[in-house]
Amino acid sequence: MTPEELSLAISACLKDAVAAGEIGLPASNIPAEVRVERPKNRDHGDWATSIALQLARAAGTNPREFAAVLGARLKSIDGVSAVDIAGPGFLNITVDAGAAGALARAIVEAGAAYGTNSALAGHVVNMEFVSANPTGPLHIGHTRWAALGDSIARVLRASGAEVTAEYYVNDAGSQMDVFAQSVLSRLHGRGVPDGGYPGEYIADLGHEVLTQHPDIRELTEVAALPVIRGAAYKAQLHDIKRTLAEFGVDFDVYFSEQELHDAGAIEDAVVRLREQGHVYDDGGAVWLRTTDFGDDKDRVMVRANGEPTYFAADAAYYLSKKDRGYTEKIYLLGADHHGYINRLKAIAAAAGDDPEVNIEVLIGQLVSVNGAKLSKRAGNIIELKDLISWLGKDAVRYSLARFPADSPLALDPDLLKKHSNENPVFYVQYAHARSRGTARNAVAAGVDRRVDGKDSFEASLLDHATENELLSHLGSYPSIVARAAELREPHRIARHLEVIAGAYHRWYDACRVAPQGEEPITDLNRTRLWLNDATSQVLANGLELLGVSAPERM
RNA sequence: GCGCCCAUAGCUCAGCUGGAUAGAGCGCCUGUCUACGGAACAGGAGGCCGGGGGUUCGAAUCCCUCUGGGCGCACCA
Repeated sequence: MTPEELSLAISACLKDAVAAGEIGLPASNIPAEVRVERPKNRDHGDWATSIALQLARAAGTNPREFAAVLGARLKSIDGVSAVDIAGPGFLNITVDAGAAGALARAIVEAGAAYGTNSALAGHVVNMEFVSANPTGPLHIGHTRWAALGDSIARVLRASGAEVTAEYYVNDAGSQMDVFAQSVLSRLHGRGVPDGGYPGEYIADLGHEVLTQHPDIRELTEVAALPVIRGAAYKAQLHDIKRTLAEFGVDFDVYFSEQELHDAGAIEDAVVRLREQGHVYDDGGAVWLRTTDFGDDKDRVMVRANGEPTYFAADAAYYLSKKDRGYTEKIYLLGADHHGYINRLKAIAAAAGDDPEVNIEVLIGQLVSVNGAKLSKRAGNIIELKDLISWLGKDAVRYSLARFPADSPLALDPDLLKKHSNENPVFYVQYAHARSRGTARNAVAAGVDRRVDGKDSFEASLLDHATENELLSHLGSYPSIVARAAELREPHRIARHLEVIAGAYHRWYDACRVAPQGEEPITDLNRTRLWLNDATSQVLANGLELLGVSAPERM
């Protein structure tokens, strides 16, 4: 029995009790679902609900009385073996081993689909993240959203949403000129120009340009700059894509800002927003009245000199997402961009969208790394590709994914570097590897989940305390995934995997799967193999959502 | 000045849209191995949940305020 099934059954009992007049609760006060929780104290049963405490007042009674009436009905739920009223009115529910154990087979049969749901079916989501300027390599500042963004996309898909992961390439604007100028300067053996990009990678890009255009240094600056700009940009973007691939992050779309300009989308955006009545002219510039929608000042779209601003491109980009049919546009930004929330929402509102529904801006606090080596190549910043080769993709991704985005995070690379259980990723990965090893061992000893073409599974045999514990955490997994999707918080999954891993290790310690020595193979061995394999499956499913591998061996 | 985020064990951090005795890992101390892989398990020490008010059956969680940190407030991109 999963907590969802139990929850539904309790809801039904509540409705029946109200219908029968046992509880004087107005229909409007009946909740859509009654949540059950895992009690911290095992003496409090397998599941508990505080529904009586919440509703007693509305029902005109006291919580214990409410609990007594509802509890009497809960006892008749199939699979429930005991219902107790505790403290101020908690209902503690105990499930019989057979009902709890049945979950093990259900998980194995569901396979990779276990934990998916359809809560977000019909949602067409555009998620934009990373979007680092193509003027340098990805570095520590981009890693958090690369890991977390990719994970959120996976989690939303697991909840049934249709998700497009998108990278906005800022390939227009003055930083590209500075970039080209920096490469040119290095090509001629000069240093970093004033305000230009430092770092050895600029020289590397120069060499790259030189192999493609051997005579580049013979050209005048005016002739050379556009060539350099194009070639260096291409090489740098390629480098970024390769690093993301190494990191296990796949974007569906790389969206070029330059193409917005070339297609006249910026001018179109000004026209369209003007038609909506939100654009005005002042001081020679063209403004969007974002203050109508909660921004603290209006924003310039076209400067007095006729040049469009970056903000205008943002507006055009938003309209592009809208035109491409995305009902929800999610932006993942660093904390240094939190001032953008209001203006982005204002763009959505000005475009006729609902800023509460059609746009969502998530802010990630910055990540620092204690005592990390700086990259001379990239100009004394920490490169993502160095971080990956140094600590490993799995360790970096897991470390970033197990914390919520809204708290500042300090990574300790010396600790992550150690391949020991000081790093939680190894604890979880080891639990998976161990369960696979256990399965190999059991199968080698002749244990099979099926006998004579039929499943050999006797759920009631899974009655050990550690089995009850493990099953309940496996049963909670789908609701954790659903909640992670709803809140865009993949760390909930990582934390839950750690709980499952702990429960697995304790079970492993207490209950053997394979027979020992010359012992005969029994239903108990076979049934435990189902539970073992169910655990492997849930750990693998969860790690997949985090973009972390689930090794067969370590 | 205005705005956003944060404050929980020695350290890094969880705390499930208000619930029962506030948790995990690491670090420290003590145990468990003729081992289905010990990269494991069991136990212990260690907390006025930054301070002060409020809301209610009940607050780490919600509201107000103070303190102490991080970040942002362009006709830059």
